Amino acid sequence: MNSMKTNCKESSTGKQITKWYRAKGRNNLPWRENITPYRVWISEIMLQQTQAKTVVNYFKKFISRYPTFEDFKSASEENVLSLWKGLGFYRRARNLYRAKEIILKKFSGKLPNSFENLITLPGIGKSTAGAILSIAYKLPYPILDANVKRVLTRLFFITDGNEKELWDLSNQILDKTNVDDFQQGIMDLGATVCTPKNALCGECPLNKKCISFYKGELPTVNVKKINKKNVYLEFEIYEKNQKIFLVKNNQLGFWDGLWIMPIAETKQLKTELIHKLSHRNLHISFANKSNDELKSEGKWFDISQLSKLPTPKPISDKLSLYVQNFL
DNA sequence: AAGCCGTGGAC
DNA sequence: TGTCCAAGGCT
Repeated sequence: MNSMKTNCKESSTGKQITKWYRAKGRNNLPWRENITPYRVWISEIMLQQTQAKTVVNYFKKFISRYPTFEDFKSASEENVLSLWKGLGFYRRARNLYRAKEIILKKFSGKLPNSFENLITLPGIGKSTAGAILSIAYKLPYPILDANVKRVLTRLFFITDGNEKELWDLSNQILDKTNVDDFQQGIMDLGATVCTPKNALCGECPLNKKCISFYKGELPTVNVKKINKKNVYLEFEIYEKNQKIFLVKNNQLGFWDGLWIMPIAETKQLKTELIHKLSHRNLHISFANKSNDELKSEGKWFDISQLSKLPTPKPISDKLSLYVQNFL
């Protein structure tokens, strides 16, 4: 067993992954064309905790609006949030805007190519910095995303979820001469072969080295149990002359910066629909109000503006119903 | 340092 | 149907 563990740390493992990637990796992902630091940055932020398939259309839309960093320079936070609409984890969008401003002020308008500078930017942590350095600048820095974590956990049969050990291993097996393809390869391996359920070990290029495959036992990767709280929200609908009144949210602790309808202070527990967030179940209801009751600070939006306005999913759904009724 | 942040794919 | 969980970072 020890010889096996030593065996898979050899640099040949990294090269096997690179080779596999070039033959069988996902070759239809838009951020893998015309690779530039800017495009890698945008895609890596979008891909945080978000499946590649979900990101594809958002990335295309973003890039078609802002093809290069030069085009992105003048974007407002509201512009970025609009392009993020429906993608979730909206702090990423606001951090992207903040990071852009810092790049303009402190880094001469160029995305840094050093680890130390990259991780000073909001939204870029150790793993995202590693991805940018590896894929955009071809510098050998480790990544530890969910895919890499799962592959390494199984390859080396790490049962205690030791993060430092996983980072060390990620660093050790790097194919330094082909870091860009290697990193995309190990992530593809985790996403398409070494999957959470029904792993395709028979197709894995590393199965002869994999301790878990040898043992016939795949260790489970950190399953966090979350206690979801129920939150009751009643949204007030104010409408006049084909306009809807909305407020910019900063009171909920989630959906920060998105436009929502004013929230009623009622304590009645009504549930028209349940919208599930990662940590809460929202019980949502709506109430039609008369405009003389309006006290919130906000803005009237014409129905023609609503589809592009950054609003959270359940609000977007409700608003689109309203727009349909006017047509 | 554990809890928080959104939405949807996959099964 | 419900459940798991995703190219994580921030506080």
